[in-house]
Amino acid sequence: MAYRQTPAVEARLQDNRSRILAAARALVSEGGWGEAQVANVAAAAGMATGTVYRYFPSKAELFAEVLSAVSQREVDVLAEIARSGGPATPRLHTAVATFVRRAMRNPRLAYALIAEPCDREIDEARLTYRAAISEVIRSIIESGREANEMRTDVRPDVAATVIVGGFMEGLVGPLSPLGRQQRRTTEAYRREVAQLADQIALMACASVAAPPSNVRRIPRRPT
Amino acid sequence: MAYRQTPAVEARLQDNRSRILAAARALVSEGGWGEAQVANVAAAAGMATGTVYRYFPSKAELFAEVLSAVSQREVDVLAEIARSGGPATPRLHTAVATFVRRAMRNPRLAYALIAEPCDREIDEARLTYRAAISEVIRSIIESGREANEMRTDVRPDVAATVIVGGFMEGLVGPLSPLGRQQRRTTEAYRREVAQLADQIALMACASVAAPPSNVRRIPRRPT
DNA sequence: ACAAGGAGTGAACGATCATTCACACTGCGC
DNA sequence: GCGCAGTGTGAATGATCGTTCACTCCTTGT
Repeated sequence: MAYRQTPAVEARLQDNRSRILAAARALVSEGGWGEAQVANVAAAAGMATGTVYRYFPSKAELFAEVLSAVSQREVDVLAEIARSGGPATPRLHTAVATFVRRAMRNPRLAYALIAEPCDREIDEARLTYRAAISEVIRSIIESGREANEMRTDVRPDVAATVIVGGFMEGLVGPLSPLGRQQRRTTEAYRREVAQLADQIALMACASVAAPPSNVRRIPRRPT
Repeated sequence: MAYRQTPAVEARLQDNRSRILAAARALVSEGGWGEAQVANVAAAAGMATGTVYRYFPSKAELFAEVLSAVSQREVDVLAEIARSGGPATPRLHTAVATFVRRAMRNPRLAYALIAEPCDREIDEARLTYRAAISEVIRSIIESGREANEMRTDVRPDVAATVIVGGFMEGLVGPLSPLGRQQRRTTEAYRREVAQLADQIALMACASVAAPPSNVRRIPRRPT
């Protein structure tokens, strides 16, 4: 054999792979799924179209990995919040508000990953992560129930799904600051986002809060 | 002039147009947007592809009209509920639960019209009707505020958007009965749907209910 | 140097569909 | 019956993109 995978080569391969992913992500982040074409990715990564296919078997798998990387990070952040101590209600509030705030840091990307029409295959990866987020929310609700903070007359999985749908829509819906792409860095924009995040989080908490009668009946101490 | 639009001809034209719309709707209702191809529509309506273009300028306009017809009906139903008398909270509950129950009568169609990935142009018509639904919900919230039934610390339009997102997701989300297409007519299925609708509606109401403290603290009269 | 074989290339291919258009057909008034 | 003009036709067109592959270019061990 006159050829072997030396570290140098392997490093280059890794680098190419990363460049492809980075280029793909950048394209989605700027132009949404419309720009997300293999030829564009190759051009942005400074290589030929065919080369992309040395690293990814198909467009769908490439972009699924992009989506996966971004989404997993968000799931991790939420899971961390869910795991932190204290009563469930503030944890839920923080989780929702944090998600909204983080998403608003890159609205175009968030829109593409959450709501923009796209290929069925990419869409499926999307569902996976939406389910993962829903699962984290469910776990918070579950713990809130155990502590008697939260209502028991709705199934936790249903409640989680509804909450996730609610904040996703609040995030990308027509009245969200998403439309006004301009002054994304101004103080006014930041305040607006913070306020929106807080309101959405408030509603999420209220939608699963135990009715007062419940709370009164069982006075308890935090764990 | 050796030709004029006789009533007989006009009737046939109208009929063709209706047949196209019906065929298009049926296709979406069975196979979603994947089946929604102009050639398929023509075949289902028993005519040639080109004929469809005598009645609709483009695929997008054709399907936008399909979506419009179905959605407008739902908006009307919700508006009727919103307009009915009584306190706002039960009206909100009824509106949400009714929407969910009605959508469940044709889950495949509902999924396509609400959530399935589709062309940008069709998607825009979708947004219009989602906004219309949101508007109806907002009006209920608004009246609930005036009657001091509902919280005043979230913007009504934000609240409406979040609620709409919540029930849409609850409707088409992974845990909805949408997946199990089978026994759509059994009693068990019907009960399941009714229960889901009720739970989603309960959450919607809770998310905008006035906290007890508010009601006590700020007894104010409507403007 | 050199051969072996992996990596890079990008023009060409092919699949999918919306859309068109030259032509045939049909109902109409004369 | 005759010819006009609206209507129906469906094969052909064209545009878009994902994917391929015959070829060249490198890297590496001898």
